[in-house]
Amino acid sequence: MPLALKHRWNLSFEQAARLQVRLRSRVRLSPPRGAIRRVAGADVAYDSSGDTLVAAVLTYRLPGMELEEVVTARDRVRFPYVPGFLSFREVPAIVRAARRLRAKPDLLLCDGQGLAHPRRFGLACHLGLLLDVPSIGVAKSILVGRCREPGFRRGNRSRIVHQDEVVGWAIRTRSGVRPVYVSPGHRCNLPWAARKVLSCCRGFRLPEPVRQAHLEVTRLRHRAE
DNA sequence: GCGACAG
DNA sequence: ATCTTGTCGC
Repeated sequence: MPLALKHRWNLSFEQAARLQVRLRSRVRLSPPRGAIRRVAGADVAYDSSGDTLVAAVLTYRLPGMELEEVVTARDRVRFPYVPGFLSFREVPAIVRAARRLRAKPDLLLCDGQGLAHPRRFGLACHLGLLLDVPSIGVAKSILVGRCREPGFRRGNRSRIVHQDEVVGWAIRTRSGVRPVYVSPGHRCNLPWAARKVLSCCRGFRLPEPVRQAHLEVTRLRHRAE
């Protein structure tokens, strides 16, 4: 899969923040019209020394959720972890892996925030924009904003509000389990994103593509230490 | 200045 | 994220 947009990565925090603001204007919020037949999940892991990261992107066919492709890539860590700048640390490796996909996915589920970000440009937005693929941020905790505890049952949700804006939803993807924090990445809106995340869950808290991507990078990390 | 803070 | 064992609950 070719990337639709490219830019340099060795930036100062100030330059990175300015880039986020500039790229934010390119994010689109209209959801895809047709059915989603191929959904991807991406995740990253670090080796114990912390200077290498491994990324994996897995694609599945819908509606049956059959595994189609598994691509991976290794890369050197080039950016520190600073809240609000996670994509500058993880996206390069994920892009390296994604470029090896033979077939472009119709949707990409990312481990992190989308619009629920201080400058409305989380990892999911960044990745969706560079690859020009509809994307959704599925985070395990909140970066910015506040929300009430959603109801106990699967499907229950509550708004994540930041600076008087609804930037995402806390969604119970499985009854009685901690919610996930969903926000649009690129080329989709919140209701559509929430529906897709719920439909991609297979009995676990995290949607299957991201859950399996996480297992994959964890295996890769152990296999090389 | 004091906390909060995706992975 | 990573460092780490057992343990409570369905």
